[in-house]
Formats: sequence, C-alpha cells, structure tokens
Amino acid sequence: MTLEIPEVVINRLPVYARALAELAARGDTVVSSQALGELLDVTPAQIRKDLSYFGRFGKQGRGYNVASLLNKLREILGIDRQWRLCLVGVGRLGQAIAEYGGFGPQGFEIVAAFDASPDVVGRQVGGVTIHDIEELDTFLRHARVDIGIVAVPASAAQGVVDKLVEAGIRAILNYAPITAHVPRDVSIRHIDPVLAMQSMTFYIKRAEPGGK
Amino acid sequence: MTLEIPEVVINRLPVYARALAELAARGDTVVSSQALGELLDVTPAQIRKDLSYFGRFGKQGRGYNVASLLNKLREILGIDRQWRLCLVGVGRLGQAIAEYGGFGPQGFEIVAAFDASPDVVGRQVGGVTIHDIEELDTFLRHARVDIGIVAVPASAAQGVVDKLVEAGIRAILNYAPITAHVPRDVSIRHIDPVLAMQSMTFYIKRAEPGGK
DNA sequence: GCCTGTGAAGGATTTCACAGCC
DNA sequence: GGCTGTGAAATCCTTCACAGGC
Repeated sequence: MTLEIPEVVINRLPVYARALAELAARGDTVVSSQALGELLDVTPAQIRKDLSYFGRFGKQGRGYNVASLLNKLREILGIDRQWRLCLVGVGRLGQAIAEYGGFGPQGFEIVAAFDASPDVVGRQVGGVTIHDIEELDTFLRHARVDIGIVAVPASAAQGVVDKLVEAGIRAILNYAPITAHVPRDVSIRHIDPVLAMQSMTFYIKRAEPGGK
Repeated sequence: MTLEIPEVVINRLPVYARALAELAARGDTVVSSQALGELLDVTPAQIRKDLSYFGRFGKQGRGYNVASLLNKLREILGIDRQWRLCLVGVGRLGQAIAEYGGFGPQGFEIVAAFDASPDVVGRQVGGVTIHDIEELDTFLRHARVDIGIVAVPASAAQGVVDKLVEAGIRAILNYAPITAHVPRDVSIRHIDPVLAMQSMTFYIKRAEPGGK
C-alpha cells in the first residue's frame, strides 16, 4: 500500500507540520499551497505533490484546513504520540541535551541516561538518573525505549550505536562527529554543526590572497 | 571556471575530509574510493564523481594519497583557515554552544556573544563577553565576523537573521526552530534535533493499535 | 476565479561501465 | 590487476500545466 515514499518527502513533512502549527497558533484556519510555500521557501507544486503521496487533504478553490492537515501530518509522521528516548553520554554536550527543554513539548521524553564515568553514575540530570553504561542493554530490554541519543566522544560512538541496535533500537540521533553504521532497517540522523559550517565556508570563502 | 557544482556535492566534502583526517591519524597513507566508500556508506563512483568536479587527485591502480587529498579538500572548502563566529542568544542553548569545545579545533572561533537580557549582558561565557544585542550591528561593522550563530527563541529568530544579513554576514547557523528566510547569496544551515526525530518516527511507528 | 491533485516533462543526481594508466 | 576519471544510462526528484471541483 504505502508504496515507496521518497525519504526527501518524509524529511519535509515535519517542516510543514511546524509551519501549520504556527499558522494554527496565529488563528489561521485555511492555507493554500501557495501561501504555505511562501512561508517555507518551497514551491506550491512540491507541497501538493508531497501531500498527494498520502491522500487528498485539500479543497479546490479553497486550500487546506490548517487544523485538519496538521492532524493528518502528525498522524502520518507518528508525532501524535509520546516517544521515549534514552541518552547515552552525559558529558557537557549530553548534559545540555538532557536539560534542553525543547523535546518534552514535542512529545519526546528522555526516560534514562547512561554514562561510562563512575563520577556521574547515580547523579541526576534533567530529571533522570544517570546509569552505568554497562546497564544499557538490560535496561533497553526491560523498558520501552524508542529512540537512542548518542552524545559520547567520537571514539566510543560506533560502539554505542552497535549496542543500541543490538538491543532493538530502530532510531538513533547521533551527535558524535562520525559517520556511524547501522543496518538498513535502522534510522539514524546526524547532528553536526561543524559539518554544517564546513559546507558554508565553501560559499563564503572567495576573494582572498591566492583564492581560486 | 568553477561551473555549477551541485550543493549536495559540497555537503559531502566535509564528510570525506573528516574520514580522511581519521585515516591520516591512523597512519594510513593511501585510500581507494572503494575503501573510503565502505567507511562512509557511499558508493565509490560517487566519491570519484564528486572529486572530479575539482580536479584529478588520484592515481590509477593505487588510489588517493590521504594527506594530499585531505589538504586539497580543506583548501577547496576553505577550512584551511580560521573563521570568526558570533553567537546571538545566550540562553541555555546559547551557553552550551559557547562552551562547546568542538568548534575551536576545527578553526571556528566564537569572538563575541550577544543577548537581549540585561541580566546576562556584561558577563562572560565560554571565554567571550556578552554584549547587548543593540550593539550587534555596530560590532559587525567594525570587527570581522564570518558566520553568525542564531540561538534565540523562535519568535526572535527571523529578526536576528535579518540583522545579521543586513550587517553583511553571508553564512548563518540557525538553532532556532523556524524556517528562516535569507537572500539567495546568503548560506544558512539549520540544526534541529526535533525535526530529525520527527522524520525518524515515521519509520519506526508501524504496528500499533489502529496503525495504517 | 481560485486552487487542488496529478500525469507528463524536465532537470538533477547517482550509478554504470569502460578506456586509460600505474 | 587494480583503480581512477568520465561520458552515457539509469534513476530519482522537482516542476509544469491542466482537468476538475468549489
């Protein structure tokens, strides 16, 4: 049935959902693909085509009902429910992630944290207890955890990813600066501000001594 | 000369560079597109094609010299020099960014921070002084700043982006959860862990009550 | 008249496959 | 024999353009 929806399309849906939530908060009840496209720097045709993979949600001559399209997207993406995360690595970065307030309101709850350092094991961070990383596997097999967050040093990251995958985790958010390997049935996303900046410097670099 | 290099290609180069740095650290001196591809889950043909946009860096029968290809990539990307950043927004997230140790070693130095709250203006964070955001424009026009980092609340983000652009900044790293608008000659990258997770949930959601 | 949904066209990107060279 | 560099082919993705409905 759901025959082959391009991943690029899936990646855009959360952006649409976010914009629709914004419109709903503003009190708008209807929006055209044109208007939504202007808001997001996307062509109207692309929005319509993307949505057409999942059904017909609009009304000719009128546009889309903001609230009902938002609900549809939330359902399609599965963001209409609560997701349980575990955080591995509670160094500076991991702590910041644990204390970040942006996940909860979107339905993503960190239910446990793990670290290898005895110095932090047993402490609390962002409302959860830090466990020894040795307990990771046991924990994952007894508690429901949907997504793993990796915030360990690069050298340890692939090992942690492997442990998460072996314990049955099918989605990983990786903050470590490595290209981690996962089986094809596991999703992984990389958060790497350095890579992001390193691609921008290409575009801003021209015009210096000896420049190309 | 540099006639139209696809942006996808540019985005992959930093990943190649990172892997090459890793290989160099391990003491490897030569690598084939095959071997590099396995390391990165990328096809060898893609690596060769990507590199061919910029020249001929390999040797038939042998592969690529790790050190010299790395140097070439660093030069192409412009990451062979120091880049100066300014951070706007020093709330929880902004503080974590300021204190993050991963930028410096890669040549990205935060030279100033800005915030609207009088409570933090004048304080230090991650080794730099926090200035009043009112001084942003003046500062940018007097000191060289290459990249702006936006870490303010969503509601203030587009305004900050506009200020950065007006002051001549041509590259922006945006941590705020909005789709910010910039002129076509300005680069922008978005860091958004929530969006990343919201696209993964699509793939892991199947098989629950009433599921599609 | 306005706007969706969608085949078809067009464009971009990836992969193939092989000539050429070490 | 192994591996690069690259046109050509294949695939993937975006945009066009219009029939159909409000």
